[in-house]
Amino acid sequence: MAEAGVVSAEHQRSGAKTRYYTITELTREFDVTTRTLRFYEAEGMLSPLRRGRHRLFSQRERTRLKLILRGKRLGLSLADIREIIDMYDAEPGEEGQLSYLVERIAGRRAELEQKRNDIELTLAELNQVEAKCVERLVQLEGMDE
Amino acid sequence: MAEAGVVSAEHQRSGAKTRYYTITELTREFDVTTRTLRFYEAEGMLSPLRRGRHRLFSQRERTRLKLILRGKRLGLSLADIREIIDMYDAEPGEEGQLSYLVERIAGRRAELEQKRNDIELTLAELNQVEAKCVERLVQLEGMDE
DNA sequence: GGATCTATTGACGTAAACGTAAAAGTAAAT
DNA sequence: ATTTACTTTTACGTTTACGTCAATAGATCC
Repeated sequence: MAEAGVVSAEHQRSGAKTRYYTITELTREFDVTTRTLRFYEAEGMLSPLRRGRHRLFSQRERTRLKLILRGKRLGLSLADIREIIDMYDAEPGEEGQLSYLVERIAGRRAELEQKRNDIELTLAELNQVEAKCVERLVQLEGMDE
Repeated sequence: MAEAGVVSAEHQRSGAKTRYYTITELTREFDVTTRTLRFYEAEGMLSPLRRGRHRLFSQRERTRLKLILRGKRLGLSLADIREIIDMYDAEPGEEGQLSYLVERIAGRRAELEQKRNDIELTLAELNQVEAKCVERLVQLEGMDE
């Protein structure tokens, strides 16, 4: 098997070597398929380098992948996720851009807080159901003594 | 327009009238389409009564709809939502059933806690981005004085 | 007693997010 | 130099969760 990619990178600030990941390394680490990673690339959410035809994923790409998967766990669409990630590396533009960004952040925050609230409710309900189950189980246990 | 359905229900414990909802009433209240409600019914997630060919949604169905929509907001699939709702009105069965239910609850709980955690992380990041924006905005404001 | 709502049952269409299979390139190991 | 193990591109297929007609049927209003 191809060794984990460690590539020298003189162009980088520190003399440290930059770690690169092959596609299968990432699929193993994050339990996704190659198809998924290529799909994300086709959608412009990842932009791995190429060594010949092969893909090389940098730390940055790996981080972006993490963010994508976190978004997926939250049930966000790729479009939503893209918007959020884009916020992270938005350049400090002019005033209009900035206040528009602040607005969008407020929207996303509201959305997330709603989700958090929904989660609390559901957790509370599940706790109730479980309490009843345990109660009933204790009851049953008392019976066959 | 047909009036909001209030139907006498002698079979119910109290002498109180049971409120029924038409399909369009629900679509308006919850901002979904009739197609969606019929789809949920076809999937067995809702079971409205019939008056002739028309559907009548009871409080119970309305509550189930609420639960479904809450699940959707959390990004759960209908299959997942069904499982959770089914937990709510699971009958206190035998021991095997009960402990299996407790297990599944634990699983769902873990899932939800993961989501909650993901939300906290994302909120924290958004706050950071916003802070930078505001900082930059204040800076810009100071410039045109 | 038409016209107008409102609702119902098909039935085909669609967008998102990949799955899956085929054919071919490439690199490391024997 | 050939297996062997990966990888790549291409392209059609699939599932979920509805959207979007179209045709029909009661109900209601004038």
